[in-house]
Parts: sequence; structure tokens; C-alpha cells
Amino acid sequence: MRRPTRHVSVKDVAARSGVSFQTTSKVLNGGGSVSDATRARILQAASDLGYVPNLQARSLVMQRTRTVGLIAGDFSDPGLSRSLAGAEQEARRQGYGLLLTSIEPEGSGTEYALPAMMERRVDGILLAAPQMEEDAALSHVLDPTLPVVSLNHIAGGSVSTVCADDEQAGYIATHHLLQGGHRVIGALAGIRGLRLTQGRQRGYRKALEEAGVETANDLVEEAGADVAGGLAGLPRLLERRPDVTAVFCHHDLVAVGALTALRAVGKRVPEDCSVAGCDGLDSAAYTTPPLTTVHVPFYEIGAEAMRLLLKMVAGGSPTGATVVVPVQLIARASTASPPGRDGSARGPARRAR
Amino acid sequence: MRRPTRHVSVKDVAARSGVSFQTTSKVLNGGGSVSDATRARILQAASDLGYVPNLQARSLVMQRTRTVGLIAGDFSDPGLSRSLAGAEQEARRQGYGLLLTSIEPEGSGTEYALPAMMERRVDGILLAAPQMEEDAALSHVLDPTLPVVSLNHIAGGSVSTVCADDEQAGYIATHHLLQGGHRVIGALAGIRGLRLTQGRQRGYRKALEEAGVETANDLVEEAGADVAGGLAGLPRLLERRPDVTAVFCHHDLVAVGALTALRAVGKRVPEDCSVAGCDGLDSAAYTTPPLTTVHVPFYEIGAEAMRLLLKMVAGGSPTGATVVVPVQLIARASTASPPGRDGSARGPARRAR
DNA sequence: GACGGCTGGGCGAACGTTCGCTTCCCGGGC
DNA sequence: GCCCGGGAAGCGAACGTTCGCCCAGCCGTC
Repeated sequence: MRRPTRHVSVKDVAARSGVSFQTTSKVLNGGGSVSDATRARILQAASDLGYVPNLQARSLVMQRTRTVGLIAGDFSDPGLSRSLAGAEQEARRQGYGLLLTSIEPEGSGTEYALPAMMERRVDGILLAAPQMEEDAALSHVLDPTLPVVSLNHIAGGSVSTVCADDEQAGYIATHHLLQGGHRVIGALAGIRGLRLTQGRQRGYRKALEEAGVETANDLVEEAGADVAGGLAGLPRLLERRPDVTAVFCHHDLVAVGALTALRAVGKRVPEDCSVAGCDGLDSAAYTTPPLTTVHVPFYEIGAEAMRLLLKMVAGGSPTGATVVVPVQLIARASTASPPGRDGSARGPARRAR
Repeated sequence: MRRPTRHVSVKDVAARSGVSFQTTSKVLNGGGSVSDATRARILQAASDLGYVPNLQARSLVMQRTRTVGLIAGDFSDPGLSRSLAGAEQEARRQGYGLLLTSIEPEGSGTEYALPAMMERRVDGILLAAPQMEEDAALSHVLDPTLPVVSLNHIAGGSVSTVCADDEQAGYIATHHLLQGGHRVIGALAGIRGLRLTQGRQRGYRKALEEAGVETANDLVEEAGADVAGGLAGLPRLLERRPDVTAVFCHHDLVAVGALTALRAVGKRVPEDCSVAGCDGLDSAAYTTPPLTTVHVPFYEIGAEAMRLLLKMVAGGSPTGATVVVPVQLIARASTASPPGRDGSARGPARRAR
């Protein structure tokens, strides 16, 4: 079952240029003191033969693979796939390979993904799977000497994370609605238990409390993170609280569902009800009406996480700082003043933060 | 710069169980004739020590890495990211690692991506980057002994590909519009030069020709593959041909842009103009109105491509069959009969295929 | 003229595996 | 009592690198 053709190795190059293979190695790595003549000869031979260094062998002696692992959740998730793009780009920029695994929605990655990465001796691991937040055992099974960065909070707290300022996200979206004059603002919350959801929810409540308006529990409805969740969640919310004039959705996809659901019950957006999303997906710009949202720089988060990870790899330290990335409001046409109020966007509720 | 902690190797396990490391290796790989007693002792020692085999070292002697490379274009592209998911899942199922690189929109991948994979001695490469179609040099620089499968056509023709039946896609979308009674059907074509675009365009023309309706060049407008393309392309088309009553968009994202653009000029969909997309993105179900589209099984395409690649890897043969995957129409509310015609969806234009 | 330093290059070892072959020992058959 | 067969384990080599150390020659210097 061996591959039929042998690759050309340093020894082949050495034989062709009449030196020892160790000297060849020196030359090919730029080091050592070798005369210009032999250097040229070796380089020539290498290019003649089409020599490609074998990183496996190099890794063996160097004890580092210049490869990092990335354990991802569902990369159909647009946010995650942007982060992946950022991480990949940064790894590539620094000359690292990226070994990708995803884990099933139920799984924690402990059974397959982690062993697969360990066997391949990755220099570090980037975690990008929300479902890993649940797994308390994870931090035990993780090699404590291996640099790990996560885009999600990991139980145990020893893993450094890079993520968006979710509290700020919830805050500025809600604040924007308050500024518009809304006083009964519902929320379609994300996946229960996730730090992200908790953060956005905290921001939402904080904004409401600061403005001195109602923060009742029946104003928030769980809606998951996809369109179907919004489609189902909004009617439930509306049934309980028909008086809401604005809804803050933890996710843009949920907002898309909410938009559709509102249309279905005959409510106009934004005239009858405003909708604000969160995530800043590209597609949010093309809903009807275009969705007000909070832009989360997923790409930069992925890149920053990889940057941090590689710094830890280079420094040999398994722990690093935790980074929180700021977010930004993008106001569009899905939010306006509530019915029966003329549209002074800059209301008295404005607060500094 | 070496990693501070040594990993435990077979020698460590051997030392602890009092046998030679080769015997340990035998046991750990299930082979050889070893007494049950020592086998148990070795297994125990391995688990005590937390032994993790080193695939680098194994690869070195086995001459295969159980890792395949995947060179992707932009994986913010929803279709590509679905294919990626399918490919990853299949690789994982078969115990292969996946080394991921993406290439910049301009690049062909020859400069960085390919060398990076070759150095890491991947067992095969999956190509998933549309822009590689352009690069005629690619098939030369590719190691002819290395199994390669592509999701896009590769110049030179020696690379086996797995892709959707794009001609069928264009055909059934157009056919559906014809069935609705449309006779002036425009097209917003995808990225120029791509096989995918050519195929879909061919299907579009074929359906029109079979129905005996006009196939003028001024009915087709280039619109790329994203929302902005549709946003810009539709007005251009409409200006030239204000009489179109239906538009076939090569991509759902383009259709989203077209929908928005139509709304902007005061045309109702589908009453004034029908719109059909192609790709079958999830988000197409949630546009206003929900988009009629052709479902392309990206996930299965990715999985099938990986399956083919791994079969080639196992068989040691660098070439394999080319697979064309069927597609399926999903009729939704964005298509109906043209204005001034009552809505008999099953018109006389129906043809078998 | 001997010695020291520098330069160009070689050599052996190590990294962690797998694989084929040899060795040892024990039991059974003639 | 001898030989042979077979099971259990060991040994050496190889995979393709990097690294530290050594050695031979040459030049300059006192």
C-alpha cells in the first residue's frame, strides 16, 4: 500500500551535487558556512530534481509541526465561517498549516477531534464550537502544555478566549431602540446557556434598566439562532405581549424569521413594529426592510484568535490573554419610532456609555 | 524553541512494561503474536502513561499521512462552505485529517497553497476554488502521481471532477418559467468564463429553444454571484428589455439582489415579474417573496468528491471518474404566470426531459 | 617554522515509528 | 535423545530531517 513513487530527498540532492546530505540540509535551510560554489551546485541540483522538503521528517526532529488544529462547530453558520476565514488567513500568513475538524452538534469533540489533532502533534488548537461550552470535562482532557484559544467560553476558565463584546452588542441595539422612543421592547434570545446569549441578554437588560423602562421576563422569548427560531418565536412573544413595539433579536437569522412572521400577522416593519438584529451578516442588508443590526467582526475575531494562538505557540506558553472585540451598530430601515409618535430619532433617552 | 515537554513514545511504554519497543508497537497496532499477559501489560502501561501515537513518525515510514489537503476559494460562499462541510465529514468518517488552505481571489494557489500541501505530504488534494479554472499552468505543476479531485473544471482535463448538473439546473429553472406561461425570459448570468456559468446558460438556452421562444443576447446580463451583482444587473437588463416578465438568476444571491432591485423600481414579484434563482441556499426560503430556486446538493457534492478522492488514494491511482450530481427544482412564491394571463401553472409548454 | 584561528565540510546521533528477520525456548514426534 | 516446528519476543534497519561536534586544510602571525 505504499505510494508507488518515492519523493526526492536531501540525499538525492546530495548525491547529485557530490556532498554529504547534511551539508545539503545546511544549504537548503540557509544556514551553515558553505562555499558559494557548492551552495550554488546544491541549489541547482535541488531545483533540477524538484526537491520538496518533507515537513513530517522535519517536525519529528524539531518537535513542532508548524500546523495548528481548528475544531469547529457547524461551518454552515455564516459567522463561524467568517471567523474560520480570518483564522485561516492569519495562519497562512505566518506559514502555519491548518488542520480542520468539525464536530457534530451533539458531540463535544473529545471522542474524535481532539485525539486526531494530538496524534498529528499540532502546535496549538483553536476552538470554534459553541457546543463545547457545555462540556465540563473538556478542560481536563486538554493537554495543559498545549496552547489553546477558543472563540467560546470554556468551562474551567483556563483557556483564553477571543470573542465579541456581546454585552455591548445587546446594549447598543436596545439603546438604539430606546432612542427611537420605544418603551416596550421584546427580545428573541439566542441559544440558552451560551455565554454569547447571556451577554447579549445582559446588555439588553442593562439598557432597559438605565432607561428606566420595563424589563419583564415575559418580554423575552427563546428563539435559537436560525430563521426557523425567529419564525416560531415571534408569534409566541406577540401572543403574550401584543403591546411590544420593538424586538431585539440576538441573531440576524432570527430577525429574518421575525420579519417574515410579522408580515404574516399583518404587522408592518418598521411602522407597526421595529426589529433589530445582531451579528451583522451580509444578508441583513438585503432583507425587507433592510435590517438594523450590530456588526460583529467575525473575520477579525478569527484572525485575532489565531494571532494570539500563534503567539502562544512561539512563546511556548500555554496560556494567554483574553480578548474582547468591540462591536458596532448598523442602523437601517427595520427600526423607527413606535406607532403614534413622530420620528425623533434622537430621543431624551440617550445615554453615554 | 523546542516544545518544553516531551511526549510519551512507544519506548516509554516499552520501558514501563519491560519489553522492547518493537513489541510494544506490535501490540498497539493489533498485530503480531504476543502473549496475552504481555499484551495486557503493555496496554495497561500505554493507558497509564497516556500514550498518543505520533502520526508524523508513522507517516515517515508508511509513506502516507492519512491526511488530505483541501484548497478552497472564499468560504464565505455558502455553497462552498456546505461542500466543505460534506468533504470534512466524509474525511473524518474515513479517519483522514483535513488540511485546509484558502487562496486569495486573484491567486491560483500555485504559489503558496500547493507547496504547503506537498511539503506536508498529503495523500491527495481536493480542489474547491472556482478561480483555479482560469489557471492553465495548474495541471502542469500538479504532481501527476498525486490523486486530485476538483469541484470545478480544471484546464487540461486530467483532473477528475465532481459537480452539479449545471445544464440541468438552468434547464429546469427556465422550463419552470416557461410552464408558467412566460415568453420573454431574461437571465442574470454568473461569473463569466466559469463552467458553471456556461452550463447553466446552456440549460437556459436549451429550454428556450425547445419551447421555441426568443433567445436573444440582450436578454442576458452578467451579474456575478453576489447580491450586489443582482442589484446592479437587473436594472441594466430591464432598461434594455422592459418587456421581460421573468428572470432566471444563476445564483440565489443574485436573485436576492434582483428582488430588491425590482421592488425599488416598483415592480411586484411575482405579479409583474417572476424571479427564479439557483443554488438552493437556505436563505432563499426567507426572501420576500420566498424564492423559487434549483436546489444544488452542495453538501453531498463535497462528500462525494471526498469519497472519490479517498478511493483514489486507497487504490493508488491518480485518476478517477468524473461525477455529475443531479439537481432539483424548488418552486416557491417568487414565480407565477406573467401579467395578463390567468395562473394556469401547467401550461401547454410542458415538455418531457 | 610552529601554532592558532577560521572556513568548508563530514560524521554520528536523534526524532518515533514500522517491518522483516532472527533468536530463544518449549513441547512433541520419531 | 534428537530434531523440528511454532509461538513469543528482540534486533537492526529504514523513513527524511536537524543539530552538535569534529576534522582537515589554509592563512596569518609571532
